[in-house]
Amino acid sequence: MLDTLGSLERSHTCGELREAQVGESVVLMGWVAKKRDFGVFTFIDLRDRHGLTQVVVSEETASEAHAKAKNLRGEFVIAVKGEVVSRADGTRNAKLATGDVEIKVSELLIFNDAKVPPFQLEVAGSENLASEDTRLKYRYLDLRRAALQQNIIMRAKAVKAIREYFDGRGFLEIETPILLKSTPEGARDFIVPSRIHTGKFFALPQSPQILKQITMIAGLDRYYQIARCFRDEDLRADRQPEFTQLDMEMSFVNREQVYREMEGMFNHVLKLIGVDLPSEWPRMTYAEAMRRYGSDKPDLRFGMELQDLSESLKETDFAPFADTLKAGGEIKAIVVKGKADYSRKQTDELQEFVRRYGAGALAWIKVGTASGSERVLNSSLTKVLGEPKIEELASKAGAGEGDAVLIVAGKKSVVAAALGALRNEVARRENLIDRSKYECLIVTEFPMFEHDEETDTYVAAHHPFTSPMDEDLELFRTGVNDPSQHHLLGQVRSKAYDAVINGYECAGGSIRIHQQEVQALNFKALGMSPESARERFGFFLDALEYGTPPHGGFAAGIERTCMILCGTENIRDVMAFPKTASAQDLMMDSPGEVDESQLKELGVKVT
RNA sequence: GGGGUCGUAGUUCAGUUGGUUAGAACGCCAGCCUGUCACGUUGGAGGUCGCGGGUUCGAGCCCCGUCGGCCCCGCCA
Repeated sequence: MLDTLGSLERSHTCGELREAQVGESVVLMGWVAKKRDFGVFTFIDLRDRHGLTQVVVSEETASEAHAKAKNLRGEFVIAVKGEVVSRADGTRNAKLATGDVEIKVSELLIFNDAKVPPFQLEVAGSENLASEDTRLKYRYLDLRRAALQQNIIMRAKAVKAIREYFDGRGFLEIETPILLKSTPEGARDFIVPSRIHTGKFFALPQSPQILKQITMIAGLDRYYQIARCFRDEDLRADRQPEFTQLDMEMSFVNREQVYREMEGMFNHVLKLIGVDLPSEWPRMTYAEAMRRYGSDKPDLRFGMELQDLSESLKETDFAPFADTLKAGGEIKAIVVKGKADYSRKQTDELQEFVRRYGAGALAWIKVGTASGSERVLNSSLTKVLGEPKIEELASKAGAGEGDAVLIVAGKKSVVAAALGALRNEVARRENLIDRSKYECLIVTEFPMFEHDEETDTYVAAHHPFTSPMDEDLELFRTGVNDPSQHHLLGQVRSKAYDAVINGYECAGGSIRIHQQEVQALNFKALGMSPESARERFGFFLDALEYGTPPHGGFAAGIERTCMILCGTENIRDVMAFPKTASAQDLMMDSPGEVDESQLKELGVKVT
């Protein structure tokens, strides 16, 4: 027989009682985390989201409650009335915030029983936690674990801090619709059939990009929103089909003014974990980031910069290198300190790793020491390049005694991707990352276009409303209007930028095009006819013609920011109800089928 | 779309060159226990080895297919 709550009110949470409350009469409510039965008395660890408090039910002083406690099992929901008592010396628990006290129970209420959970919530040695799919199916149980609750709490704090920041800076929180129009461009849309307009569809926002720009045209001046976004693309450890971003836009601003808000917001949010970021973050152009780190989101918590060996190898007749250079590629390397003892197995593994990014091979030089102090060079290239050349390359790369040099040759994009990833991989393997450090960076001047080799076309590197750099405007005009100069588009830089913390792209944005003429040029550059541009973005092009102020903004990933705040590398750890890598919700078993009658009403047929 | 990896009790895992009745820990159930907090202790229950096919006298183990989890490449304006 279960008890009812009635008018009983809890007086404290399970995380707050201390020595100071000894003697007070209290009411706690929560879940049974653990029961330890000693016959004449029983200990219960009572849990809520605030913590754990030990309660004692004694046969001698509360026989009725003690008899009831016999029936308790894990995850039962109970209330205890009793007195806070100080624990005797030697029975205090230093591991518990409430460990100096316990509740001497006078009355026990059982509000609900519970089935035996399909997995253990807390296991000694957290590596024995049940597999993630089991926990996702019973997410409500997994969410009872303190570690996950702390993440959810941190996320709530982060969102609150973001609102605080923008509110304090005169920004208006404005909601934009979830039911939009599909603009087939970029990511795949999630589409929603319209019942009233049979055969027509809404699309869920990939981001509120156009709408926030329209709020600028509308004169709202400073907008922000905690916006849910949807992208029907394959998932990753840091990517989900629906996610949340802080979206902001402001009028009459240059890039530096947007950077200031980006820095200000992140600096405010990272205070939540006691991290002080510099008020002005370092800046680095995209070109420099790619050259030095092989990545547009370099992790600056460690060095190991890319070293260019192309110059030293321009005379080589070793075909793989010579061909690479002839084709406009490059040969670069990273130096791994103290790793001249890499085994063949290890370098093979790393070679396997870089091959994923399109690298043909991974060459290496190991600067070792023979018996005594004689310096010995060992390399996969000794036979083809000769000892003197190896010596030159090692010194060019900056390798000292005991170091390993890892070399990749190929197209610039491949070398950057392979070595950029290898740099992170090696740092992870060799534990080169100081987890207490937080290194931030603003990457600037992203290219306006990316070259698609298959079709020899230029596609927008950012969204198609990103403004080119003023300095590159002529280059842009020529590249668009003179077909023979089309390749110039590859050199046009944009006013797009990213905020990077610890190698995570936390935010990205740009100054937008606010003039119709430049916008039309951009659509042309992207291979869009005026007609198709009008069909897709007509309403927006119209809006641009009614007095658009110069404007720009950024969007920050809430989950990625929370991953940094929580120190996790998995996006599912900072979402209450995440989906699996195959975009399913194992708890509610979505996506699911719908009734034939629903489909009929919508005029939708499943083939 | 491609690659890697994993799938054995409720959970985490072990399981020998293919060989008798598939094990351990935790959890669960029942009893005992006056200070535990990874309680202790005695006893007990619990398995379609993801699923389907094949090879074999014999398959958890080998082969083929398939499903699912995780990670990566492509993709993510």
